[in-house]
Amino acid sequence: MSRKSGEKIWKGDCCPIRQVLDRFGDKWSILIIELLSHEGKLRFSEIAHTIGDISQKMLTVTLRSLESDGLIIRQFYPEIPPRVEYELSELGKSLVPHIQQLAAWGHTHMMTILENRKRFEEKQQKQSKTAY
Amino acid sequence: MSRKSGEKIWKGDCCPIRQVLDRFGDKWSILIIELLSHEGKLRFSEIAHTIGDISQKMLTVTLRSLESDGLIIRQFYPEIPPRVEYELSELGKSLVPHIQQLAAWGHTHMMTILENRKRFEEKQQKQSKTAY
DNA sequence: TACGATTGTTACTAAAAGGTTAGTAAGTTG
DNA sequence: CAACTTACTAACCTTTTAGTAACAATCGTA
Repeated sequence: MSRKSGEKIWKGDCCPIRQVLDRFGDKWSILIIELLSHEGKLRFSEIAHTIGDISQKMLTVTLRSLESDGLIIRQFYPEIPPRVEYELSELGKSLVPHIQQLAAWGHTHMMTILENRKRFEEKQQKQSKTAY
Repeated sequence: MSRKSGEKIWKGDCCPIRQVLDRFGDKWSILIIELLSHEGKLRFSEIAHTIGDISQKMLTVTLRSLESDGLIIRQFYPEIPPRVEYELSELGKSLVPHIQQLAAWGHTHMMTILENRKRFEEKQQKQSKTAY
């Protein structure tokens, strides 16, 4: 039953959901894209400061991988001291509205989720008291 | 400059993007939500089989946390052997269109991303040959 | 008695992600 | 000459995440 949707979609590397998760499921990529979409061009240290709790290493790694995938553009100015500016590419910009929709959903429903979570915990505790 | 957007948004736990990432940035949650949105009610073993490469443990853990947050509903039938059916709650259903948008974006652009990535690697290799 | 079926749990282990620290280039300032 | 700057890189370490394997519960069946 329900063979119509073709099953293979969910397996392995051809599943588009997995591709997106593999690329953007990390801790910082989407946050940086959203930040750049708000602020336009930003320097390395500006991003670091605005996010606050990202390590230099993770900022470097994340920016490099975003650049490698063509989602951001890196402008290097060989001055002393060096200056680097990052901004979204067109491809990166095309992702922004979808991220914002997701963020809006989170903004709307995250409170409910946290309440549900708390209620679930309480229910579990009650059950473990009465179960034996 | 550019103080207008209020900076604090990006820091700590109040950032809605971080909340969403914390909840859905894992490997399986979104995949299971999408699967349930396609197939409706599914049993534990049906989910396991359809996804293919998820371990029993991760399926249990992921389903439990989705249930705890009120995104899916778990129907337990105390038969022998036991039977459990999972389906999306209204809250879970409300997330589906946003996931599908993101998946559609991935479907459209992932090829470009992979090409960019390949081109970037080649460029890096050339540079490391000529840089000295 | 042992097995199979279904949905789990628990303990252990491997791998990935992320953080910390130190160091680099190269000119400017004190 | 030493300190300072920016944007890194490299080595190392810790934490988190995910996978494997074994076992639990329970009744019908062979």
